[in-house]
Amino acid sequence: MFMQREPRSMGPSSITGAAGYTGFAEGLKLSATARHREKELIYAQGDEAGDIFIVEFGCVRVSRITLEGRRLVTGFYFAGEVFGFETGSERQCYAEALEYSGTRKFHLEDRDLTNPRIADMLFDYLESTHQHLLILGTQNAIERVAAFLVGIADRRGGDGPRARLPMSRSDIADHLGLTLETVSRAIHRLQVLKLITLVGARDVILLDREALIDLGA
Amino acid sequence: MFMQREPRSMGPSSITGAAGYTGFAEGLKLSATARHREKELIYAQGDEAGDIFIVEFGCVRVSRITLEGRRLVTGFYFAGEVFGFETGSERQCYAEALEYSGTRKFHLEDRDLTNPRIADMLFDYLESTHQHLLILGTQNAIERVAAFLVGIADRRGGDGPRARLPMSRSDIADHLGLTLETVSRAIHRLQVLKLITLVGARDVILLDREALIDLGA
DNA sequence: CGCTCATTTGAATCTAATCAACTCCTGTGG
DNA sequence: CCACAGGAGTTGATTAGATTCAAATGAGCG
Repeated sequence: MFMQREPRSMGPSSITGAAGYTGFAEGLKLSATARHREKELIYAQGDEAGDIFIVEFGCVRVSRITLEGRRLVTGFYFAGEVFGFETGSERQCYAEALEYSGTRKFHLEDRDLTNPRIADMLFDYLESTHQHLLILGTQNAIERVAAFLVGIADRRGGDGPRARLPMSRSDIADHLGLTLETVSRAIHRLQVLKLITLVGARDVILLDREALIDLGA
Repeated sequence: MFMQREPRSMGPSSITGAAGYTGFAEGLKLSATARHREKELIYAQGDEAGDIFIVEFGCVRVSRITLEGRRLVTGFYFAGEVFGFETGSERQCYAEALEYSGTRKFHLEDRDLTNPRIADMLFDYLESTHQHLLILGTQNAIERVAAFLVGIADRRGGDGPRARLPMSRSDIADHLGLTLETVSRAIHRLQVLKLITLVGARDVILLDREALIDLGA
């Protein structure tokens, strides 16, 4: 299995809730790298909140289950990105490794945002949440999927218009407020429109990034 | 960690993006009250960000327009609630008074969150954004409208199960990712279900708050 | 190679959007 | 006081888009 291990992902945060940083570690007491097997739970709903995580390699999915049992995937996080912000003392979300992944964490004491680095991370997270909200509030299926793919590709940095999708169609669907079948059909339509090419089910090549952005922005 | 520093004036923040506070003014250099006529613009898309507003009386609507010209109403803010957080240096959203309203503001210097009161406001705002996201990501029309009405009624505090809606059906629709006709029909269905009563078009009485929460939570 | 699970594809159904007409409310002016 | 105008809201008919249910295909893994 090919494991992507990018040095860093920069770029503005995207719809999947990323906050990319270089040099984020300065001034933060980071834990040693914890390694997680595929599907391993990193934290659970109900856990005590307060730890913030940084992805070293791999990909993490953060989700939340509603009272009716429906799932919202709040974000996917790649190398260099930060996840784990919560507003209460108990976690409402849970996080899992989508593939073999490494994370480091630091403790956020009592909502202490005096460290401007942490404040920036929180603002970036807020921005990605706004972007996600805009997509769920205003876009249709094909627009959502287009925006999602552009967001993923942008964050994977230097490797051009190609991106691997470590998440399933069902994960994408629950992130975009759609069903997995609708996601599959939207991807198919994007191929017919010659805006993307699929290589297998989990690799996409963006053929016309501008058109995708026009659709999804 | 993440403990509340201070009792809130109202329940947990709701889907409309409210952060209600008593005594919020302590330690903040608030401006004098600015008064706004109905429909008056409080700030515009493109304005310099950095000021945070507190509603003294009335109601404020915050919205954002997408490139395609679609509108997302990110929140409605009532007396005691805080709005105006943005992630960049330029505002992406614009704010308008829905009725004769008063606001006071303070300046947030360069994302400075060292004041724990401001950090709390930001966390509350993040929580309301999460709630909004959950609704747009997982709920259908009648559930969205039920959740919206409960949220409004909860925030209007002491005046029992009755709430005035200073916003139009179209505003509600753009907040919930629906059309105004769908909102109107959902309200009608909630009446038929005997969960609410309408008094005119802009006043609702919640008859069965539990059932509404079951629908919308 | 064969199993399992993810994905795709198809058909039917259903929800919400769209387009259109009509009602209601409110404010204005004769 | 009543008539009228204009905007907001409701209601109806139709359409479009996404969901649901079901089956077939494909990919990865032992």
